[in-house]
Amino acid sequence: VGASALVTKLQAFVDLDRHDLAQLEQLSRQAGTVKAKHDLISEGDPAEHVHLMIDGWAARYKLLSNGKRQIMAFLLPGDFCDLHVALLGQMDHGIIALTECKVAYVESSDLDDLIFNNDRLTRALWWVTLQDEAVLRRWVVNVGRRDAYERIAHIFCEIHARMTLIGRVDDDRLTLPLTQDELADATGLTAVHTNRTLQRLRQENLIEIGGGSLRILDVNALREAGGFDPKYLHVQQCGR
Amino acid sequence: VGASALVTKLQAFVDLDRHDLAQLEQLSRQAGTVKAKHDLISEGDPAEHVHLMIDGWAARYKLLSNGKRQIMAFLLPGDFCDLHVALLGQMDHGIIALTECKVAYVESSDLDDLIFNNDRLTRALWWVTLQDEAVLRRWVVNVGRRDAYERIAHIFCEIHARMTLIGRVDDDRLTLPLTQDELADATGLTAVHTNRTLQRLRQENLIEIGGGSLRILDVNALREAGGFDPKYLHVQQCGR
DNA sequence: CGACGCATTGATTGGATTCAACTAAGGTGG
DNA sequence: CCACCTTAGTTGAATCCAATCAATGCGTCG
Repeated sequence: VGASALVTKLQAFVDLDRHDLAQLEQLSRQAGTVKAKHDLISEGDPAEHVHLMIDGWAARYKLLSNGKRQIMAFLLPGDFCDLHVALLGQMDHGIIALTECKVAYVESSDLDDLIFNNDRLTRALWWVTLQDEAVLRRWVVNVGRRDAYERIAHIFCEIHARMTLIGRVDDDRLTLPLTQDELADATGLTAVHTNRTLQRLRQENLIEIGGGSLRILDVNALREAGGFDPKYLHVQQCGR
Repeated sequence: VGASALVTKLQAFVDLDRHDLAQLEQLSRQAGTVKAKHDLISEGDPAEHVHLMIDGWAARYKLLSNGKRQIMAFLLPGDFCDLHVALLGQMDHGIIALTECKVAYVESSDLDDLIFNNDRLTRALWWVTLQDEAVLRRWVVNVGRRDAYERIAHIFCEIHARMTLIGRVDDDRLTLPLTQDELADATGLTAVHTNRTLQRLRQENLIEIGGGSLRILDVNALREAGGFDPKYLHVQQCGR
């Protein structure tokens, strides 16, 4: 059950048989826990094994010399933190646990097994990589050309879509363990401005947020507000 | 000679033998030309073959409903436009030729051959993918947490580093066929503000720019100004 | 209880946008 | 060959979105 979020996600793309499932389960043999607000991987860390999120939220971030921080991705259950880092010498950015996280430490050799011997899973992992890249591109658009209101709306839509993909949304309600500070660092805003923008979204009855959870009251309206187009996640059109 | 920029780039990472070179040369068998300001690939285009830049500049971009445009990457000779798009149904963004471009149309089967039969080249292509992703992450940081002055300085450093990698920099001087509009769309600024920022960089004797070329007068000072750290391109530490 | 993290609010400042005009360079056609 | 038009770059002035500075509320945990 360690890799269940990953399995759920992959099944949106391909049908997995018993053997695939067993092989995926193998990956999370070795797992550990990282406390909230602690680095899961730090900048400069050597690439030892690949990290797979089992449970909890983490963030890919970069610290600037002027003290500012930019979050470049939120990592949810089923996400790989550093899928291909095996090729590289060291991390050029850090990953911090936003909540307590359960993480699997995947041996590179296990991944190699999977990539060389299982075409279906290889394709599925490629798809995951593509999706991560597509999300990253959207983030550039988000911080580059959208105002605060659109940015927050868009990021909520993305989280909603991704959480849906791993089966963690119920009635448009989901766990959202982000502080306004963290949300600000992901959207390129200040915490103060993020706060005011959240208030506006609440006021307009688009969302309910607080106490570690988010409820989207009007998905279509929120997507409209954020200029969100779900097709970049490539869920629909990928045949089974 | 079609794939020469790609070859130069890959050789920063691995040593290629005669056979590798021949195989790379194969890729650019079929090539064509795209006029400046024309779409090389449009949003929504089906994935037919993979596009490899041979010569010229292009940009990966996204148009928003409000008419704004965000450029998410500059594509230089040796860059793949859509390396893995074969898996996906259609493009979720467009690619426009900024100058007249020479482009190779690579058959997916040729790529498969290469990936399944040549470990060294496979690793090298992975490395290219990783580098593209690392650049993308820096762009998020750039537009998210840097001011106009830092953004422009940083992007010039990146271009300088990448052009160096394909052997197109001479005495810190390089061809830069970007309009201020395009630069603005890449940095998330307006053309007007980009213009004023360029003037400041000139005034401070960091760069000479104009007439389609850029000269960096003080590389270290420009890197300092942009908070640029070349290590994310993973050139140095990747053993041969 | 006091300290700390997080959310909220007000007042002020400033970086960047917007709108608009104008120059310079290049290409085209009559 | 010059009048015309387009494209790119530059400049000024007014405006605005978001940042900054600052203070307060509020709950939790040691």
